[in-house]
Amino acid sequence: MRKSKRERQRLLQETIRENPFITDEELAEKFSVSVQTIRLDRLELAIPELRERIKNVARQSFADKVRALPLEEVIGDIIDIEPDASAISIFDVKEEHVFRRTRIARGHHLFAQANSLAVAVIHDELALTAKATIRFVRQVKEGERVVAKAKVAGKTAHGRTIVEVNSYVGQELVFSGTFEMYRSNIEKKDGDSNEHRD
Amino acid sequence: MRKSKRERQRLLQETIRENPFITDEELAEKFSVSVQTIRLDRLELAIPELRERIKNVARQSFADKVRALPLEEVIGDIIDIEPDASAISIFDVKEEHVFRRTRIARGHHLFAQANSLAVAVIHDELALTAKATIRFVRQVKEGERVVAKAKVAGKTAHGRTIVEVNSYVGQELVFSGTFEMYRSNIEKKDGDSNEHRD
DNA sequence: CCAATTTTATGACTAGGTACTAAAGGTAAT
DNA sequence: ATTACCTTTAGTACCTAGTCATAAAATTGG
Repeated sequence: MRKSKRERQRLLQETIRENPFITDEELAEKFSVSVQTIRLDRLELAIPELRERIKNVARQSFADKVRALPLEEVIGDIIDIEPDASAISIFDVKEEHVFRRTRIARGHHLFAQANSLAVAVIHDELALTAKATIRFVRQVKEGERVVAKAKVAGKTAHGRTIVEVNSYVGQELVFSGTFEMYRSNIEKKDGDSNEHRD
Repeated sequence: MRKSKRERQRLLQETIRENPFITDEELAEKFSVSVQTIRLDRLELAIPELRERIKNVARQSFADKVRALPLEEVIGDIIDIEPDASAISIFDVKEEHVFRRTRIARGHHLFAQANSLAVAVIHDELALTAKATIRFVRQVKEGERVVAKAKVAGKTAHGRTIVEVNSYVGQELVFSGTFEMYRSNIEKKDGDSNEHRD
């Protein structure tokens, strides 16, 4: 038995949502109606034609791609930097950064922001984190804006650079970390190679 | 001056690669040749027509979407777990995890794997990282497989759980960390709330 | 200058539509 | 039963962004 118009349109929407690559002809066959009926349905439901649908999917992924990988390169937007001295970045906590249930930001995103900033503040071709001690002072929730402030605090005996990073939401400290950074161009002292990372 | 055929075709490939949404007509105008010439070029270079190109972009993003967000929830595949005792996960270092220039994995991905595992091994509704001390022992390169092993090592006076995580590439230790985890259901002792995170 | 290459033009055809008009089919109320 | 209305189907003209094939024109190298 052929479904009612209402039911058919409901299923039509669902079908197209989960497979935007389906043509009107295929839909007509699926619902045992004419192609014209499908077109009337799409018109009423304001569902664009196949080609437009595909273009939309493509456009979205293209836009995503632009901010997908580059965004990985540095976590958070660096808004101020004084090489080998200090730097500031901001990071907006969005849906994809939190635990679904609690809406609390996953720690590694805060770590990533701080770590990225520690790498960036080092004025060197190759800066890698060798060690880090970090402290998550309070939870950060979805929608909050985290401001990370990095300060170069000195050097170790091995020629590593110590970077202190404190992250705030408003006036509140939410994260603090001490990063021991390996660098390739060491002005004074020497430093062996092993033990390092980004 | 109009470019030579070779040069035009080189630019054509580049143009289409960075903007697959361009039509033959627009290309013809851009290179000051006829539409037919563009079509001959595409034929020679085996570049599909606009609609096919768009469809390809859309198809790819459709496939990507399936593994995009779920992958964020836990970094690395957990292959073994004994709640409140130990756990093992593997993580394959791909292009998107490394510095472009050096092909060395960015530290926060190794941290994320270890941190995810530390959260997972805690048999609790709400487990958050409060503190961590980590050490990047050697660089990890693109293509390497990192095996992280977490072991619950004890408790602090505040009722926090200590988790030791060591990550290996083959037999080599590449990362090691000590995580102090906050948990909501504390069997014995009490623990205040602040200072925590995933 | 001539031959070969390259470019342009033209016509016929395609998929997957839009937009519009017109005709049926079914149902419900009068 | 007839009218009225909604729904469905059919058909036509037109659109975009192409394909394929053929032929003529323009350009270039030797």
